[in-house]
Amino acid sequence: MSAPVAPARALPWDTARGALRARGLRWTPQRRLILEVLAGTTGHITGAELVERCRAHDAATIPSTVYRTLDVLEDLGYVRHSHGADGREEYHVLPGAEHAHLRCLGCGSVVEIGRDEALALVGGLGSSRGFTVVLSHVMIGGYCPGCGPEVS
Amino acid sequence: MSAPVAPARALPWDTARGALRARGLRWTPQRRLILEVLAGTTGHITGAELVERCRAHDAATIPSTVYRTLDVLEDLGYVRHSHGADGREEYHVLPGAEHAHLRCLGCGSVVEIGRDEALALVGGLGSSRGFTVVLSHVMIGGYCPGCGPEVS
DNA sequence: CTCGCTATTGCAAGTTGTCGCAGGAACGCC
DNA sequence: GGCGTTCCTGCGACAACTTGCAATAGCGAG
Ligand SMILES: [Mn+2]
Ligand SMILES: [Mn+2]
Ligand SMILES: [Zn+2]
Ligand SMILES: [Zn+2]
Repeated sequence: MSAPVAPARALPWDTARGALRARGLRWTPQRRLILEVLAGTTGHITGAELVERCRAHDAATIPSTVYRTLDVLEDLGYVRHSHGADGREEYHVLPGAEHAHLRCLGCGSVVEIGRDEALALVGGLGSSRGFTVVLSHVMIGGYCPGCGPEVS
Repeated sequence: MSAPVAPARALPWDTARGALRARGLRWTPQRRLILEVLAGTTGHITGAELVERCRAHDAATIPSTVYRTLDVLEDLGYVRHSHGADGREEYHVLPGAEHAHLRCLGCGSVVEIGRDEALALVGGLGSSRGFTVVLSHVMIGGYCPGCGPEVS
């Protein structure tokens, strides 16, 4: 019944049911499906993509339920969202290394820059302005080498 | 007929018609109204707000025309857009100092940081990664002095 | 002034979310 | 196993854009 061998690293998803119940929230089939899909995802996923993937398993999936569940999961720390170049939501599936984003306004590509490199750039705002930077919410837009500076 | 006294600083809006025609684009009543409203705006305005204000002058204003005109004006350099905390569009009416944004995840306040200060932070990405930063699309999230680091 | 090319508009439908509401479903407690 | 509380879900309406298409209307040429 129980998994005999632990995976390389313990997935936090297994704790979701308990985390929900501990807050007086409920474990429902819809939430279970959403968690399952997220557990099989690495990196980023948009709300619309998640709806799509859930529909592949259960055609009756309702968008508002998915979006509300994402809100709950963000409160619990299972995902974290940001907004893409077009303003659409983009969820980071945790756990993942803390990182900032470089987004190309031309081709839409996203490059993640690690904690150290990112802090070297914007960490100074802490001393200069008393502003505590949260790396996952650092988004730097511009043009990648391939797209180059806009000819304008 | 003509304004006898030039305003404190020449508005670039007067050049819009010529800028459009120079590109083979057309000067229409709809575009003229949108330009007039923008000329009377300082700072930020969302697409929806612009539609609203245009409707105050001409109830027949169509959203898609406004959004398409904003795209054209952005190409011409009259406005520049970014995305607010909720991902919605936010247009910066130019001329205005080029700047990046610092957004507090606690209270939602937004502080603009000037071109020089911003470039000192992220401009180095040009040489280190060949990435041409566009300041209006630089969003740095974190906590302002008033909100402090999250207790978490 | 008239004509023709084609940019632009208005409209309708689609996308991505958000919100209020009423019925249904978890869950703790007998 | 039954009950009641309260959370959730499904649904419909709405907000903010976006896109395709056919008809209209700028604008330069003649
Ligand atoms: Mn990322
Ligand atoms: Mn600004
Ligand atoms: Zn690119
Ligand atoms: Zn704050």
